[in-house]
Amino acid sequence: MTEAYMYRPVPPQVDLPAMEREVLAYWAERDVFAKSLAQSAGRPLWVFYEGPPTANGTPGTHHVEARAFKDIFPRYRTMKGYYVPRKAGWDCHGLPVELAVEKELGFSGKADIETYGVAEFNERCRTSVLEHVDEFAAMTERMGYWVDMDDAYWTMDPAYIESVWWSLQRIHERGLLVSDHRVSPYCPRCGTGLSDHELAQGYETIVDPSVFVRFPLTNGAIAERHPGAALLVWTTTPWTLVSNTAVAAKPDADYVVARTTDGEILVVAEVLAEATLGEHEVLERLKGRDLEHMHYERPFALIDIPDAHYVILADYVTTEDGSGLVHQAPAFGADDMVSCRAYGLPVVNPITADGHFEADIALVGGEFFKKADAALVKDLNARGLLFKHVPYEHSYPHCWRCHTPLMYYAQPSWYIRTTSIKDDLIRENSDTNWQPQTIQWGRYGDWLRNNVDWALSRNRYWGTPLPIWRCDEGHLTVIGSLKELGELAGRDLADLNPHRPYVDEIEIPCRECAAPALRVPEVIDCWYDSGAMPFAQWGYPHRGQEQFEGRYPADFICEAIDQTRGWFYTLMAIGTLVFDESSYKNVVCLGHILDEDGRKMSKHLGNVLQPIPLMDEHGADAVRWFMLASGSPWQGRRVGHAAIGDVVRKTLLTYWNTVSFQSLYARTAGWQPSDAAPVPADRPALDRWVLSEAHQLAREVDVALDCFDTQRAGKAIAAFVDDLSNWYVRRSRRRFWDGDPAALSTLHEALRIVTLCMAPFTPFITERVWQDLFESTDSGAPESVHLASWPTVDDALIDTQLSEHMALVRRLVELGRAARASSGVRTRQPLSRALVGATGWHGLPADLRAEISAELNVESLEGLGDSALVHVSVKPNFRALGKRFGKQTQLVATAIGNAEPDALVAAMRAGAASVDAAELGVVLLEEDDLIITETPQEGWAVATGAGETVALDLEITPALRRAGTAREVIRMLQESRKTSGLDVSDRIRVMWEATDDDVAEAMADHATAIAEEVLAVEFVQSPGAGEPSVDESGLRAWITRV
RNA sequence: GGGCCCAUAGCUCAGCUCGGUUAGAGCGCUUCCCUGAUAAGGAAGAGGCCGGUGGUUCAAGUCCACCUGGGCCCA
Repeated sequence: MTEAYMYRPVPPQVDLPAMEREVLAYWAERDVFAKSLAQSAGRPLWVFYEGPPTANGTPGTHHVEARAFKDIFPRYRTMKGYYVPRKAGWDCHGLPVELAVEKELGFSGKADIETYGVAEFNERCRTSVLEHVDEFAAMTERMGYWVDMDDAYWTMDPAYIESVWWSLQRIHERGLLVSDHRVSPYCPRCGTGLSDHELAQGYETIVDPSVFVRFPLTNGAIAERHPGAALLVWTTTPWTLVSNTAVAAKPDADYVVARTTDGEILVVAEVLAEATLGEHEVLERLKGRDLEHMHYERPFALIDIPDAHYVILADYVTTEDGSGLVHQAPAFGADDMVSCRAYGLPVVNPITADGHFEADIALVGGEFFKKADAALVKDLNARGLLFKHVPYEHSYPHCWRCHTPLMYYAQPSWYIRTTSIKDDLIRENSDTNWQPQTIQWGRYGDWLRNNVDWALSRNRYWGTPLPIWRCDEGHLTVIGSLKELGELAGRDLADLNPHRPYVDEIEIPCRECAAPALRVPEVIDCWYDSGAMPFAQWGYPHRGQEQFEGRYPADFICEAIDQTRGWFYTLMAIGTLVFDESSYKNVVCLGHILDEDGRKMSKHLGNVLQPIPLMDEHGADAVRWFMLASGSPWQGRRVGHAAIGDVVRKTLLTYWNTVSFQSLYARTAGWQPSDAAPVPADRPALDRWVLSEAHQLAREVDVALDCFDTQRAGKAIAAFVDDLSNWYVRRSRRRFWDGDPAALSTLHEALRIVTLCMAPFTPFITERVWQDLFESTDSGAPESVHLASWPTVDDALIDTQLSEHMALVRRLVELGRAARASSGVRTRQPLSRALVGATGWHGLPADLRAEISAELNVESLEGLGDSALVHVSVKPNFRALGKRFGKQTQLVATAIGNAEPDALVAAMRAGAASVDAAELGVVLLEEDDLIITETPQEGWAVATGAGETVALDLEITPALRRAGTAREVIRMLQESRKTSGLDVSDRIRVMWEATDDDVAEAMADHATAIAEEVLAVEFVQSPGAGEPSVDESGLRAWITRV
């Protein structure tokens, strides 16, 4: 026996977080991740793209969620024989970074930045990005996420920016990069427009003043017929009334001229008259188109808006809300802009870029746009124009970072015409595999179908500068690299920092007219940066061509559901724009993490779970397992200590203790995995069963992970771990005490398979087990479980009939335990026999029947049908009957219910059962049509379920009683052994004395068996020295190690 | 207003794809049992008009429609 091929000792108690730190040290020391990559290099590629986190935020538990998924599939694929490079990335640009720096410097807007200096400001942004990288790295390492952070891509790197430039140049060449004036959501605080996917992040429910305002008519048929009549106009943005240019009506909707109970005459949509006016008299009905060109008196005459203020027609007007007459301010609404332009109306904008009314306007001059509402409403009221004023709760877009209410605002902007590739996007989406599937044509598909052009530019500082140079003539030159820029500028710019302000200083001659051209001032939406990562991470095409080719598109990406309009979209859009092919094939879309009460985690509520303390408390494996396999990862889930602690107790520790058990008894027996053992076919049924289950597990987990279904895989693993510990080991303990090679060998193999299946889920504990049980006992085993291959499934070892038999055995044992409990006779008291009634009983092999009798502690089992004492009841099996009889099912069921059960069952056993089912006549029944329940008639403890019965014979003979007493004594002595800290193989001397004659008799009767069971070399009826163990019968026993 | 998701035990959730007559698990509670690996395991009990209404069907937690409440996303 060589110590080298023995298991290492595995203590039954384990401090999981401490164990994990040891494993981390082991991986670092042996450089296991690098080895895993090196070992698999050259195999078929399986391409993973890392979505870059914004590095200037702190890592949260939701990052652990996404990263658990980003880790498991690459690990699994690596085990399956693929090469899975994992390049980390950092999202560096964007408003959040600028805001953090502004806050740090105490700035309140763009003017402060200009004064401070863009170069210094951007330098601070660069530093700020790096601030939390260490925290991310620590969390990433702690959770066991293997990703190459040493070779990460940074979206602020010049090479990355050049790559982005190149792609924009391509898009421009396709004619899809355009400048346009458009009304778009605009953050007055940040001084920039927001893209639609940014807009998506910032809706907040707020209460706005909603006002119904009288616009008195000044000409037209209605004014003539009803002097003093006014249009009733509804708006939730009183501040835009200053810019009122027109009123829109729906051409084919019905409107009424109505007199209210107060006698005033108002025009509203007919269906809204009741709601807005209350009781009223209809004076006239007309169509919306009849209102066209009627002039009215505008609510405020504060600014000059020439040739305006009449009713126009627009189809988008609805009669579902308000009054059916919509106030128009073309500078502040996309729809307004379109409809007013059709009438040649002017676009007048009295609001400056910082969101304030121009200073020289009466009443509201210098006021922040939204704050002007109150004064304006007050003024309307004073002038008798306000008809109604009700608070209106609705969701209104806010800036996703600074929470300032946005305004819709006409401004020049750069767009990518994604609407012109909409069909291509839909085509690419149809070839994409979504997990869960509902996203594909649900949330994401809808987004594509309603695609709008991508508002790309931002009037900011810290971002990828838009590579467009423009001369005074307005000619555009789009640049694809620093080299190209240098050639045009006539000097070497290879080392130019491509950020603002340096790049702004480069002047080139216009390609068209040779006049001096300067860069346009905008930077781009940072979502474009991250969406460009498939090629920009390599600096393609200027560098990294080899890496890029063959790694496009990705086989797998994963983020949470908020990215449907974020990264999932920008990746697909840019891929389709630049390569006419989406950049990913499979995408896993996770639900959000919620707190224990189901609320979103936020700093406001103080319910944020910090990831590292969480992992230090429960262990990273437990947190990972929770994320991967607990509940439905694609739905919102509640995370809390209780749920994670559950994972530890139920799954991880059960697994660990099985390992510890195996190590303990194998070492005690001096057994080594290389020792000879019978071939599986020659091993006991329990062994064959657990091996069959293990191989089925490996297949099931493989299939589930192949479909990206970690929940299904996790359930299968957890069920197997439970079976292994609480059935296989429980039933086989005696064989382990004896060092049976078949049992040890079986458990070794079962643990090997489940360890490999679990390795991608819980990389720490499986690594430790690999070291202790496998690496230490097999010179051919890889030095890490993460360098091992996926287990090979041996179909020859899968025995589904055995699985069914064992399931029956376990159901019968369950019934037997219930019968025991109801009888009040404890399990340690042997009983002479049990009767079993079950359909599969006769097909159950003797060795499996023996498992039942041993587990229930009964000496013999008999089939119930063989006994004369049986009472039979019969129920219809609707599942079978329904298939055959359809509408007549009830007739047959009733007939079965009315039949005499004994006769029916006897006939069935004889092979020809039938019932008289009323108008159906006599119907022949098949075995499957009946659920037969047999119960003994009297004097038995019975338990029944699903047509199966176990009945215990409760007669206890004196011999049985003595055997029971002996079991009690054994139990007591074992307990003493345990409490006195003896090793499982220590031999002992037992001295005992009994005050009860029955006990003494039982002791004498079973002395040899008891002594053998408790490893006593001496078993003497005589008082010993010291403190004895005492049981309830008054038996005193002294044990000492020999 | 639209789209998607959700609603089952005190709490957290399975089950619904493919309908079958006693609806499960875990946590918590009560009472037992088992235990020479276990921080485990097992049995019993209390706790459910499976959100509501209607429909399809011999049969609905499961399929369909509508409604109510909640979440997310968008107008």
